Amino acid sequence: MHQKQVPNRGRPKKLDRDLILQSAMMAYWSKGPSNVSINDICKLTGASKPGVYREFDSDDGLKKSVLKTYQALAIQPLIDILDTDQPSSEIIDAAICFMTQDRRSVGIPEGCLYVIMDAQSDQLGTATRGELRKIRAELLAAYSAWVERAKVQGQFADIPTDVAALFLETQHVGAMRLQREGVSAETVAKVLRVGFEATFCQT
Amino acid sequence: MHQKQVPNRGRPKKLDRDLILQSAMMAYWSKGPSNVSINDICKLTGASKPGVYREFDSDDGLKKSVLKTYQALAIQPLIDILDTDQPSSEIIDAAICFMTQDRRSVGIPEGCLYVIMDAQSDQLGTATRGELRKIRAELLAAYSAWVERAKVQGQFADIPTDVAALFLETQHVGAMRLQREGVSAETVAKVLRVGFEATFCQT
DNA sequence: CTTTTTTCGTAACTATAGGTACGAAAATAT
DNA sequence: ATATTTTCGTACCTATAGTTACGAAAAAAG
Repeated sequence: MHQKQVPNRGRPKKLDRDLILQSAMMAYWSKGPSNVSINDICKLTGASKPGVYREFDSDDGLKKSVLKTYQALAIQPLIDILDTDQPSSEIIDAAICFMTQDRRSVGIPEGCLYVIMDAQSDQLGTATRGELRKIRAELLAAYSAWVERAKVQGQFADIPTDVAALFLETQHVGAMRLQREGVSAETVAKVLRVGFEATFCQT
Repeated sequence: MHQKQVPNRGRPKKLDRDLILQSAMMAYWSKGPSNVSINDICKLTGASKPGVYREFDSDDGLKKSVLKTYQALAIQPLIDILDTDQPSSEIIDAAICFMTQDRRSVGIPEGCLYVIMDAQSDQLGTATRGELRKIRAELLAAYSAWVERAKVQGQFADIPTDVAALFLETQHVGAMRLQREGVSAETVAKVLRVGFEATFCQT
């Protein structure tokens, strides 16, 4: 990544990029992206509107950057769990635990910003939609790799890998949706377990 | 329902309620509800804006009425399939067939307007959200009833009924999402089959 | 000090959304 | 004809969205 290079001249920068990204992420996540305007973010962070546009170019650019931030925070950890070289049963446990962890104690909203944005992608710009596609590809790749590994070890049902990956992603997305609608963590965990254990043979 | 009663006086009504409901439904369904304004619907149907407000009170009222229309068209038939007193395997086949039927040949858009609206309910009014809750309750009731029937006949895995109903609804919602994102009908059908057959014991 | 460079933020602009005031129009009833 | 009732639609209103023009401010370089 490119850092700020030779910025020794000129008026010092006041705008706090990370503050904006964090604030916008939390606001999008809890209220939904289209219920949070650039104006809201300005009020929330004390930034000026032209400042935000200077930094992110457009609404689309901001949302794309926020989504990238979110991916590093909440998607990559899940991918890392799936990539682990553990028995499937332990990956299932870890994934369910991660998805259904108590949000309030960690101070993050219910649901998943990626899932929310994906469901509302008809209202997003091209840059954000591109980022969504990228994240989806990464997730499907992670699920596929897991399935392939399990197949080699004879731990997986006789299902085409691409179908299995879509099925597992569906469970993930569905769980985030249920969580957001107020279904209890235990219930969400039970629903997830039904889906995940349906495809993996018992060890 | 209340029909138009004793309207023998006054200027004859020109506004075509059904045309508006049909046009709005198709527009919401294909473009997403928040990409279709009242103005769009007026242009689409030739109705005047005050006419639309006279008939439906508000944007929220129109969306609620459209959702009711959609439920009669595309949700109730599914509920009827689930309510059928058939072996589970046949219900599964019929449900998958219904969900993955070729949309273009019937002239309807991909995906499910109920699922779309539910995913974007943070942008909808109270009336429409109420209708969404109602439909969801009906769907969950239908899934629950099916599960209970299958359990009596020993055709169902050992899963709490409420969890199973949420799981099955998740499969349904997920399939509509995949379909909307362009996944082929065959693949969607395969994913659905994995989910549905996971919970029902083979007959 | 003056110039150059960079960032600052007030105050606008444009487009479109949902929503309505109000007088005209079209029918029946008297 | 006149009065009554009902619906019509042009033209407007308000709010807010995303976006930007532009001159001031703050630093280093000459």
